[in-house]
Amino acid sequence: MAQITPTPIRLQEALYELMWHQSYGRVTIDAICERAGVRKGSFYHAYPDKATLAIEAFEFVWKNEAKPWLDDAFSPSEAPLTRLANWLDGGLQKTLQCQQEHGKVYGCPLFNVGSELSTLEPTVAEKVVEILRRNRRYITTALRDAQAEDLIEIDDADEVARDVLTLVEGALTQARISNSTDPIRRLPLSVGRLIGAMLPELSNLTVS
Amino acid sequence: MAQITPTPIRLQEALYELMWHQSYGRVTIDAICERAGVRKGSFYHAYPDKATLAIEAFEFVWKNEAKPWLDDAFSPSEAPLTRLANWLDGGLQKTLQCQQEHGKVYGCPLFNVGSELSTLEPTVAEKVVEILRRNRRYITTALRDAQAEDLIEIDDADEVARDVLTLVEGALTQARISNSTDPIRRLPLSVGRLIGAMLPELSNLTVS
DNA sequence: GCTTGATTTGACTAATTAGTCAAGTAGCGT
DNA sequence: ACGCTACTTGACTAATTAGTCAAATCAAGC
Repeated sequence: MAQITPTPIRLQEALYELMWHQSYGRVTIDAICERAGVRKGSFYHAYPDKATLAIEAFEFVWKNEAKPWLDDAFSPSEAPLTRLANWLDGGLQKTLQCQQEHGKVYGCPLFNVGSELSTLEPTVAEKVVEILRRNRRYITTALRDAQAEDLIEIDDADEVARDVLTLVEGALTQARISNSTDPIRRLPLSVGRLIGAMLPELSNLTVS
Repeated sequence: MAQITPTPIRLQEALYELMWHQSYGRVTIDAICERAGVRKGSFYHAYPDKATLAIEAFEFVWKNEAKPWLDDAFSPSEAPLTRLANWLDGGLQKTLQCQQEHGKVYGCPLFNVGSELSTLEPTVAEKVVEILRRNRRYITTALRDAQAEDLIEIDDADEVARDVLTLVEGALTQARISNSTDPIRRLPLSVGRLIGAMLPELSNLTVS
């Protein structure tokens, strides 16, 4: 059987998807293996436990999905506030697509799993904190630029970036809990209110 | 053995505390029973399953803790923005006390458990949504009053109230994940920024 | 083709867990 | 004191689950 993807990667993808759609605690080693198409012995050959796998899974998804996406959405080639609008709209589009596919709004795995595990698996929680911090940097940079271009009036860009991220993550969690995209749809207005500026409308040239 | 508190209540309190401090999924029926000082047979006599107990537990805590506290913090006898400041400060105080006692910041059980269970136990998630809605009403009312007294300038008080609650819940979750009170400490400023007004400082007449 | 090391497999154990149930006990009205 | 009901108990089963391991298989260099 020629496995195209190496076992560790398959396990990472399996756990990531499962814990995002369900919860970290609910996912058994057996379930991970089944989804990855791998026997349990292989799991324990690759990883000592679920937490270690989870940490690598988060890092893997960051590198291969989140970062490229954020690099694009927050590209300095765009106006600062447009970057924020890009980001929020991209998140909404991903959510809508996921909803159409699975009939469910899943929110942000970082926040879901992070809050579930903060008291139980500190190492995983720490990784979540780290990746959230990486996310914040994009926002901070955009806000600094907006500030420099007199598009917004704020004291400390990084502090406001924290608030923006908190609001967005909070909305994603609300969306998950209520299984509705409404909290996400409202984000451009809400974030605009928070930073004291209207985010630009995006011209809907959705090249598919 | 004269049980002062009836068994169902003991079970509710046990599950509430355990799932708040750990997670819903991690808490076993045995653990609930042990904490409640009750045998497993009694559990199943009182409740058909953990989810049903969780729903009653949330309702119990709402009625006996959350509601009285909110009624006080949001008392119309205070100025609208003072109510918000009361609420945020009260939350911080509770968190600090809890931190001192347990060495851990636990955030808001509604959000934690809600996001954990939205895909797994819809009935529990629905109860969470319901109680979050009750919370929002307090904010909406305060914002309407603030609007009427020209303290803030907003379009739709209920919409902004959503944002405020989202921001606060997001901050509580951040606090839990990072095991830090910082996100909560910053809330008065952040909420102020969101509604476009400075929240009043509270005179620290901490009675008791 | 052979050897060596890495990986995979499936069958295994031990522990945990949800849920059941008949027998016992406490409380309450009469 | 009696009997009825509601509750409690502890011992039980069946199922799930994490984790182990020797044997089998694969892959790569020589």
